[in-house]
Amino acid sequence: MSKTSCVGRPKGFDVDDVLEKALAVFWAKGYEGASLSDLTKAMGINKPSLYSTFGNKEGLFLKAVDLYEQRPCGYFRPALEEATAKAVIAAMLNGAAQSLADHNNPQGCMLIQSALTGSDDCESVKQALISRRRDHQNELKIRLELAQQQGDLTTEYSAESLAQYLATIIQGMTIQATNCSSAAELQNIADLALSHFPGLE
Amino acid sequence: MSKTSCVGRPKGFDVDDVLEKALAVFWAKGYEGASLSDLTKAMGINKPSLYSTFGNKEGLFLKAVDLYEQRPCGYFRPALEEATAKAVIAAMLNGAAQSLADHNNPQGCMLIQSALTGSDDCESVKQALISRRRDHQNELKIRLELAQQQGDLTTEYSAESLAQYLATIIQGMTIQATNCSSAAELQNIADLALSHFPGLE
DNA sequence: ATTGTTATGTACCGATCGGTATGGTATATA
DNA sequence: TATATACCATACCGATCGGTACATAACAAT
Repeated sequence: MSKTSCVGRPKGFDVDDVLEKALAVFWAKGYEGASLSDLTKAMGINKPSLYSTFGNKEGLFLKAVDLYEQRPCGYFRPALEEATAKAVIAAMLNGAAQSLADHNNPQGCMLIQSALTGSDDCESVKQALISRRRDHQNELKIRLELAQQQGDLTTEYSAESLAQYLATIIQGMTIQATNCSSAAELQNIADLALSHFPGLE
Repeated sequence: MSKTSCVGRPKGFDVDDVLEKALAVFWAKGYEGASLSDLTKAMGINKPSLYSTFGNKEGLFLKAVDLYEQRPCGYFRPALEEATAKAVIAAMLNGAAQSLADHNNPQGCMLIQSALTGSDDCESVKQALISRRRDHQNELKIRLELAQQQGDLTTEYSAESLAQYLATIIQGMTIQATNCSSAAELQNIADLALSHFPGLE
């Protein structure tokens, strides 16, 4: 509810509120699987309100992705702040296990499952999500490079390789989460990955 | 081209041929992303021919999945036949890396990406794919149990855990493949996973 | 109270969705 | 050659897709 608009009829809804509802729909059904009537129903607003506020379906989706990266997927950036490579990797794996097992959320990871494939129309959305995934992997790489400089990660493998390897495991965990894997199973995967992660000590 | 039908006008196309074309479309665009006009155009047949031969879109998709499991994803079952746990796991990881890097095929794994999410209409397809994934993981578990009995895999971890762990890594690799990862990168992930796999020696 | 501005609800747009009815065509049997 | 059978092409079905025109309602400024 931005306070700047002071003329005309005020909005009958809270922008952040309805965006969160939209996020839940996109997360569960994907970009193309979520229809405008799914979205407007969940958001409690009508199409003209949606379009005037968010531009179009793709604009709404991208704003929902922004919100996603702040909220449920929120273990990522704090994990980067951990003191050592091992702590970073542990925080990533445990954070993913816990976040993916949280049944208050839809199953799986929105950045992965909402547009892995689709019609030609959603090519730009697909690419946007690929970019986000690669950006995350790159942030992780930079953190692991720092760890190598600081000496708490061996230089036997490149930071790039290890970042990609960890990203692979976490992405695999998100698929497992869509396969109805239990919280214990996800945590077990995280434990196995951490205890056998290359380059730690 | 079944030889049993001997009366009436013969089909103007080869069933296996057009099924392969349909597979390529579903693989690249997903179940819902592939429209009937995409499919009929690629298959070179018209809708009534498609429906009389395959029932409906879902029937066509499921037959395409059957074909997929025989063809490009074909490293899976041979890998199970390898002599030792290490050889099985190596064949899985290397097979996945090579198969996913093959640019003659669409990117990624059809079993994963063609219906991770979607509208309510595709719930049964989603479940069918989840079942296939879990079946594969279960076959792998059974093979690793055998390896434990034969003594070439430690019993420190359950076969179930290790099967799930390997499945997770391979599934993660399929996501990496959709992120435009190179063949070398995929092979590097496979190498890292194999050299640090739990329970081998 | 009037005016200007913005939001809302409804009804609608062309396009496309998955799926089918129909009529003509090609083949095998008789 | 006559007939039955199955395939093919076209045109169509109702439903839904993403997106919008338009009239009305609710507010701020004057």
